[in-house]
Amino acid sequence: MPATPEVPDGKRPTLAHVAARAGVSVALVSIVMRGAYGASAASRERVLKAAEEIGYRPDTRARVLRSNRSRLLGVQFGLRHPFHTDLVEGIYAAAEPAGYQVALSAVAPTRGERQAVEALLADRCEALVLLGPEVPATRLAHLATQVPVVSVARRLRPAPPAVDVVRTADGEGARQAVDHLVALGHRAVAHIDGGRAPGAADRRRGYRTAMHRHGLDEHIQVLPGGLTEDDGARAARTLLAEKTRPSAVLAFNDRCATGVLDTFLRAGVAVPGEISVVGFDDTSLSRLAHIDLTTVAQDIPRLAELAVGRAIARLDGEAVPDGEQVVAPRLVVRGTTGPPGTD
Amino acid sequence: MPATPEVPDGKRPTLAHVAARAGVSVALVSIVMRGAYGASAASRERVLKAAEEIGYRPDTRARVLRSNRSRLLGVQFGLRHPFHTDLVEGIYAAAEPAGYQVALSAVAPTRGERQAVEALLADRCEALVLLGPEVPATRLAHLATQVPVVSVARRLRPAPPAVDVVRTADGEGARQAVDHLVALGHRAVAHIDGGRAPGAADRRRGYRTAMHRHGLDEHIQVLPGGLTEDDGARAARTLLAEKTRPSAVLAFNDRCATGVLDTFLRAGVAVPGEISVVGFDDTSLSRLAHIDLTTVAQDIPRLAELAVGRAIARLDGEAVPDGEQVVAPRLVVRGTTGPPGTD
DNA sequence: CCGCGCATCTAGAACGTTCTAGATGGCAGT
DNA sequence: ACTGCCATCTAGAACGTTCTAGATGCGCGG
Repeated sequence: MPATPEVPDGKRPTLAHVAARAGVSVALVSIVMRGAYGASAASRERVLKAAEEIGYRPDTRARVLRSNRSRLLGVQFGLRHPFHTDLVEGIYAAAEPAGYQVALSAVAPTRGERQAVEALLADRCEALVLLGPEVPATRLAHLATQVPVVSVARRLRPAPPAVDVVRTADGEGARQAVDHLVALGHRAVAHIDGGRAPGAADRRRGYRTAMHRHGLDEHIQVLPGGLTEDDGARAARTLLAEKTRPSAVLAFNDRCATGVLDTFLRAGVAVPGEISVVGFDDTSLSRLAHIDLTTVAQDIPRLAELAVGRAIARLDGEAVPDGEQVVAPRLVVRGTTGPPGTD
Repeated sequence: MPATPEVPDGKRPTLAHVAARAGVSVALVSIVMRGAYGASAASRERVLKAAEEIGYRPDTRARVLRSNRSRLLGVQFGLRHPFHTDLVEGIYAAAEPAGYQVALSAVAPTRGERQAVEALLADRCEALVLLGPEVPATRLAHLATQVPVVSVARRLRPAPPAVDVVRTADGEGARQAVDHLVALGHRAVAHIDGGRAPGAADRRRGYRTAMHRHGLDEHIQVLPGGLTEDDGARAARTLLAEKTRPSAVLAFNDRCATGVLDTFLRAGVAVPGEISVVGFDDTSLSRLAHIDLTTVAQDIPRLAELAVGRAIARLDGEAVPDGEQVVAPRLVVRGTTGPPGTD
């Protein structure tokens, strides 16, 4: 209380203001604010009180500038993809307890991946977590020379040396879906694929080999799809126009499956009575009661955790083995699959 | 070329490295990097070349620290709300041409609004744009004493003096929807509301007064809903269980309407043959071909533009009038509404 | 030949924090 | 009383930028 109030006029309060008010040095305030060792209980309390009174808030930018660690994880994601936004939630949940902040940078119509990544780097992120990146692998490799890079859900072949990959075993997921449908008695199982989207090639391949192993080569049918509802709807209309229709469909992802589902319902085709539908991802979409979609679950919290963990391990200089981290998928049976109808 | 290569060992290159390599002062490099006046064409070129060669990237955090302007707009949004993510796209589109960066801070299960806002302030955002904030109005008023605050889609009554509000004329939107349905010949129009969600009260009131003006008081029916698909599905099941069913439904938003739609389709109730459905927001969801939802469009790009514009105006010290900025809604007629069936 | 203005460039101090190295003071052991 | 140690505190230099104020050099009118 010896110092006068020292209200900072219109500016944001700084350590110096707090120090003046508490009658101690700036360094001591810094210690208290960081919760570091080296301050007595008495002064700790006095400093905190002063800070509270003038509404002090630490300035992360200055903090980062000084300590060469920023403890900032840059995340690039697509605003329109539920799979991405669900992952972001998992990333927050994994990063913050580990003492890392998350900087988000969205890909939007007016804002490409390049721009999104530039913004993260300019912000001094220590590592990049890219959700389903679509830039060329060489670009990723180049980025990885500057900062640890984790690609989530996008497989890279051949794997650039320094880029970590965290993904679901997409092929295995497709296999589980096919096995489930075949066990129900289906034989004509079609696949609506994801084209060149991350993961699509593996799912397509998994579908094909699973069908083959069941001796169903003649029923293999891959329809061009995509990752949006419209893509699924379009493929479903193609199926409706055919004379002999498959009794089950494995869609590239949940959004695509939702489009399929809706088109069938509109056309009066009962699901799962006349045709079964399986999605992929297990985003919040599929869990909604009125969609109730059987789907191949990606373990989103686990993917997020691995991605964050790997990024942090690299930052801590741990010698992490090269190579992908692959998470097992798990089929979640809900209401859109059942035995084939009389046919 | 007089200076030696000067490669920065393992660190990130700085202005000083570029300066050394180009054989000029740090200040001059700064000038060139900012594109400011005061450098000759020759040295400009030389500096840019040097920067390019060593892969220099400006450090926004240091930049911000020095110049007291951060030109950073903080945006709080909900990852799960398409309305929010669509708005974020609009905010990027409006802010970046105006020379402002956007810092995103998501609200997630592990991360409340308080935490989201704290992170933005610690990052030195100059203004806050909050999408559908649900914290108490007093908290917003308190924040506004520190930094300009714009509340998007959340009306505040009584309006705290310094908080700007940008919103759609929700009541008017509900009126348009009712007018449209009545013009088609509907009389029994029900409303599935949004409870305490931002905007819900206005929409409810707009629905009521519109019904009244058409002399349809006896058909006023408000069902408890919410903002998710599940909420809509639940309300739809309630309707299905009733003996006399309304011939049209106005849902709180598109997600809610989607749930309604889906439940009706599953129950074999034809839309719009037996019942018409209207949504609200015109998010990308409703525009999808297979949903094709008649909905009250919020002019999302315009809302984003106004919110950004208002924040910037405050920062530029313009004397902006207090009071809300209200954007007109516009009914978009698609495939889920039609004349009532024979009944 | 002087002085002036202009264009170009630079030194050095900020910005708000953290970190290093050391100062201070109290207390126990000799 | 001296020494040494510990706990507590502080001065001052970083960090990478921008900004202010001035230095430098050059052309040109008088």
